[in-house]
Amino acid sequence: MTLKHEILLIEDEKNICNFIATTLRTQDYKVCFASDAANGLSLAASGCPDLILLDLGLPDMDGIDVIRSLREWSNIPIIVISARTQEKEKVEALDAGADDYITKPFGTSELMARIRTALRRSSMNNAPVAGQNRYAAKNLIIDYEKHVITVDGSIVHFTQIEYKILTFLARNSGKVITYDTLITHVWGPYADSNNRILRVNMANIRRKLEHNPADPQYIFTEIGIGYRMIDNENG
Amino acid sequence: MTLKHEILLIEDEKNICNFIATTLRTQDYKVCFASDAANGLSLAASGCPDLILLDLGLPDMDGIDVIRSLREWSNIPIIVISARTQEKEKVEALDAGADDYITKPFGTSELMARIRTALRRSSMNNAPVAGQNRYAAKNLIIDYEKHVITVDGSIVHFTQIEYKILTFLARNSGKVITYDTLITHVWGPYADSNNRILRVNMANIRRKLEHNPADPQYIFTEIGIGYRMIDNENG
DNA sequence: AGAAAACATCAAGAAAACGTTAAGAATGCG
DNA sequence: CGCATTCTTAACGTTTTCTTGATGTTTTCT
Repeated sequence: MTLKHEILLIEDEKNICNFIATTLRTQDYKVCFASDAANGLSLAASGCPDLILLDLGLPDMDGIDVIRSLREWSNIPIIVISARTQEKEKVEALDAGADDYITKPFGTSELMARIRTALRRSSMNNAPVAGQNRYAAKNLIIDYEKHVITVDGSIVHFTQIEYKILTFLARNSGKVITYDTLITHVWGPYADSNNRILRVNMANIRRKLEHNPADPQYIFTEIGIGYRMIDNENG
Repeated sequence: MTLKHEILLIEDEKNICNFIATTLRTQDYKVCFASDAANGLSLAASGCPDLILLDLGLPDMDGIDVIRSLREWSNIPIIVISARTQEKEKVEALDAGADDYITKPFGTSELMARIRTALRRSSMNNAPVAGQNRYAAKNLIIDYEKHVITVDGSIVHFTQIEYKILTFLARNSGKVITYDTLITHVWGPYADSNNRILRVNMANIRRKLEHNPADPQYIFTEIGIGYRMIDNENG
């Protein structure tokens, strides 16, 4: 199915926690936990989940403040789960930045549907959150969001492996990337560390990219070490 | 002091309609009405509201179909208001593309908070996608509102599934859309992620669309990733 | 300069991904 | 119920991509 979304569950009641986690896992989500606000906040920051399920009744901190705290730096969708049915609570949570509010007891399938809805919406944003979503240098443009590469004004097609190599170098432009690092990134940790496969791919990449592959303008070879791509001009 | 948001209310019961409209106006929203689905859909297209409040129990059309119909060409936030409390209804509406679901009777302040939440989220999108209701490139024209596709000057018929695939690609023209994304959009979140069904449909689409399907001019295959449609010429 | 190491390029077979056709199943309609 | 359209599945041929081996070129080192 679609690539696994990671969901952070902040909830102190063990039973509910286990129940929700199990349900989520059967739906092919990756789940991580926190049983109090402090851990929740730090996990949200370090783990970069795709969605947060937040119980308002945490022991160490007011739920509304948890939301505010998250919203100071992040747009990750937050769905509040709460036993409090009072309207005032809902309004406060939503205005603090929550995306949805479900009251216990709730149906599993409704929760799942609301999670899908929140994820769908957030994926539409394709928000330029952390990383740069565009690389440009000389006559080369890489649009990570569109997944399209332009050379001298026209779209050029790269195979999957070529695309991975190129974008990895572009994301780390200016730095020398070792053969091992590149191979591990593209073929995984168990791949043959011999770099001949990289050389073939690099030749193909350069044929599409460079006017004269023997005198490259975009990707340079650092003999014995790896490859280095010229700096991004997009700050 | 924010600029007035326009809200389209599609609801057949006069009392509720008046009540909500009055409440919205006191909160400084601009409100427009429709008492059935047909009027609602055409007002949504012509008026370009910022948010839609939709009652599922309309006389002339199934509510879920109204959502689907809207989602064919628009990302305007939709909040469903319904008397039906059954979970199945909620899941269907949310999976069809609704952004939220409130059951009657509901508190006014909760409704207002959910509206604020939906508007806040949609404004984050910088909304480049929402407006356009027409796609044109080379000799292809897609009129989302009329639901009509023209190739080389004559109207060509596409089946429902073909239409969905085509319009989704068109609305995201220029981007590579992954097989998974397309499948989820057309067949829902539970569909088989194998792309063979997409391949068959794409062959059929291309037969109707391209002069030479083996050398496509409108929809390009990005092997291993997905499909990409040529940019919209309508800005 | 000469040898060795490292890299670039070319070509060919194997594997994977895609396009296309056709047939049965499901759906909708008179 | 029977017909027509649409949807899905299976099968097969074609194209593209991936990997490996062979060969040529550049760089490095002695």
